[in-house]
Amino acid sequence: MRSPSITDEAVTKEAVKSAVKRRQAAEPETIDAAWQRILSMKNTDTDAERLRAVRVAMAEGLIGRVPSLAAKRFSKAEALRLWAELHELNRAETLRKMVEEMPVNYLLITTAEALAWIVELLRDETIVAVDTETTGVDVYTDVIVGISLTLPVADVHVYIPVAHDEGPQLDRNYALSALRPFLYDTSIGKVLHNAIFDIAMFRRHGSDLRGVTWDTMTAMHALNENEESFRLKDLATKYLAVPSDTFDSLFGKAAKFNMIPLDIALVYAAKDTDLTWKLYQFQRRHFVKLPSILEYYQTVEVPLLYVIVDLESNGYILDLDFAAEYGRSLQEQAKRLHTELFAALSPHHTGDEPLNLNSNQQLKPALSSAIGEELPNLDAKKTLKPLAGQHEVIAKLLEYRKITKLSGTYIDTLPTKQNPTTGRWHSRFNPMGTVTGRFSSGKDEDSGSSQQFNVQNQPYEARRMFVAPPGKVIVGADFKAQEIRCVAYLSGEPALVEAFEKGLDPYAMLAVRFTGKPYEQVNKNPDGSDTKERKMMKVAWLAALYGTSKYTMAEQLGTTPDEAAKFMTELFDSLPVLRDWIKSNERFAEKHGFVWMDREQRKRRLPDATIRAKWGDRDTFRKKNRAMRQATNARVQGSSSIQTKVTMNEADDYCKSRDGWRLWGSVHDELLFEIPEDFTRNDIEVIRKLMTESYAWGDVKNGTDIEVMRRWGEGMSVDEWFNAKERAA
DNA sequence: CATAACGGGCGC
DNA sequence: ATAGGCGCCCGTTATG
Repeated sequence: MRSPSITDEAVTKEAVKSAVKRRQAAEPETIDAAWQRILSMKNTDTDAERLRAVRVAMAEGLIGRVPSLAAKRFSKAEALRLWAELHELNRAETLRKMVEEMPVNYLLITTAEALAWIVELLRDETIVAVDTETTGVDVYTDVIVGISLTLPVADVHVYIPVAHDEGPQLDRNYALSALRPFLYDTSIGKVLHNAIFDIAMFRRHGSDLRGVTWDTMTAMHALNENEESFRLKDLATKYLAVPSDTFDSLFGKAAKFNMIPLDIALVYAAKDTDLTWKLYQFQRRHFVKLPSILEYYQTVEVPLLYVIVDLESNGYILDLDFAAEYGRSLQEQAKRLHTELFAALSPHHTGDEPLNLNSNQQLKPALSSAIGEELPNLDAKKTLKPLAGQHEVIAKLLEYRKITKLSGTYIDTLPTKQNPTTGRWHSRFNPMGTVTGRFSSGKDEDSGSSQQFNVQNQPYEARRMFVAPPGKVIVGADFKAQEIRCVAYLSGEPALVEAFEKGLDPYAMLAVRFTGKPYEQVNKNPDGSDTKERKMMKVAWLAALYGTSKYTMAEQLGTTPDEAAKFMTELFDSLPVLRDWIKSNERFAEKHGFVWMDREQRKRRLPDATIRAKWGDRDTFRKKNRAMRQATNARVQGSSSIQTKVTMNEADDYCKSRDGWRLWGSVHDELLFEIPEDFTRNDIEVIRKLMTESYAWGDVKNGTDIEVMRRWGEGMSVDEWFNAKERAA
């Protein structure tokens, strides 16, 4: 029944609707026209791909429209429903074909005799591909349900189910102990795709996987950091011409491997190691031309895999009481600020819904109106901070944002990520997570609701939740001025080299070069703060390293772009060696399309560097300029990451020789150790040596600052620690 | 009700 | 010729 309050607008809408319907009835859209319309919509890549597949399948008569809908206009929604139908059809067909066409040397191992035979065959192998199938991706909670092996000499690919729901199979513990001579034999190499996961899974069941000599996933990063996808199936499809489907696309997201019938499990799992092995051979062929990268990969990146497993499995302890109390106080502050901001800004808000302070779309016009000035954006640093002194509402907004970010991303969220099995918090460290070779940290792809988190971007306030285990302390050691030392070494710039030779401040030394003033005058003010010269050099340093534009620099220095450009020109005139080095990095990238990290151990491929940009072509200019900036930055960042990784390997090795010593974390230019609280000054000296002597920048000395902590971020110097200890005694 | 893009913000 | 290099994650918004 119609409400009497119905508006004219609604009536008009109805009229338009029926008019459209009449027109459609008069001239039904052809299916080709419908496709034209749907494909020209703004579709996501996934949708576009699916739509094209549906169109082909319909043309081939594989699928068709539901008769009851045939009268209606063919919509994108209907097309995508057809895709689901097509996908199901393909899935069943793919599985049937996979089983039917399975190679004869794919073998299912379900008896003790068969396994004994495999163990016997393994003794003749020098390198074997290994993979585990599991119930999920939590390496501390999920379990192994099967093991696949590819034995290249014997030329067999086997799957050993150990915990599938159905079918005859061996017990997991029995299988693991039968395989133990192989798993523990370091003279038999193991090749895996994403070895960190499998090593951790074996450890989950009290077994090691020793002798891992290759990881096709991390090796692929070394071969091409720009690769679109590093998933085994994608790499096999692309480089081995073996079309491969992911588990999810074959079995659906909800399926677990233990639910898969053994005949299908065999063909899927054995194919995994088959592909891993083939990919390994493919990669070895390509590495022949890259001996320096190969050497680095095998001596640094491969041993590092075990270090990461140690690091991740050790995990963290969080002070939950502290987190709860802190979180409460943050929420109170947020609530108070929200009330005040809402009251101040609501009068300037137009719209039916109440103002949402988290919506910049709503906030920008409201805030602009409130301060009587049109804001270009709501960027805290660039736009809001400079106005905070004049407008209290902006100061409050900045505080509100800081607090909600802190509680939303860190203080309230982290406590929920405790692992149910270990009771600790486990981060993920991805050793090849960046294009330059640095670690990334955070959630794995394909592991939706896991407890993984990014440990590398924890702000000071959140770090305080992390506490040392009982009886231990956290010792943090950084590489002092790591990237500047790296540049001093790579460029040979005398001002920098001299600074580190004499143990002087590098920024002050740059300022001496530039201003001609004495060192003392440009280093620190009597109160310990930076002089304006030193501050300027810090900005200029980042500008040189990152290739900051004169516009951004002008903002940072509070000058005009012209003045900023002039400053940089004059600065570089006073540092000709550094200037020429940066130029040479750019010319090298332009010529070769890549740059080298230290000692040619890694490449950063920059294909855009070879673009010859035409005047007026904004897009190519942007790309070219970006590549020029990356050329120098990648060399510095990448070489520094090599130093960090080499040092991590050394540090982990050393920790194994000491009771209670463990690597606790790493944040780019910093290593953190967990050691017993009764450590000595000599122990600190050992850490200092690990940091400064594991990887040298030629003649440029390394430095380190060391801190002792009970709570992450709340550190004291080594002297303070021992002084306090002596006072207490 | 999913997915992806975006603005913004934390670390180095 | 305006976006400083490398990341990950949050809440909102667009989209069907």
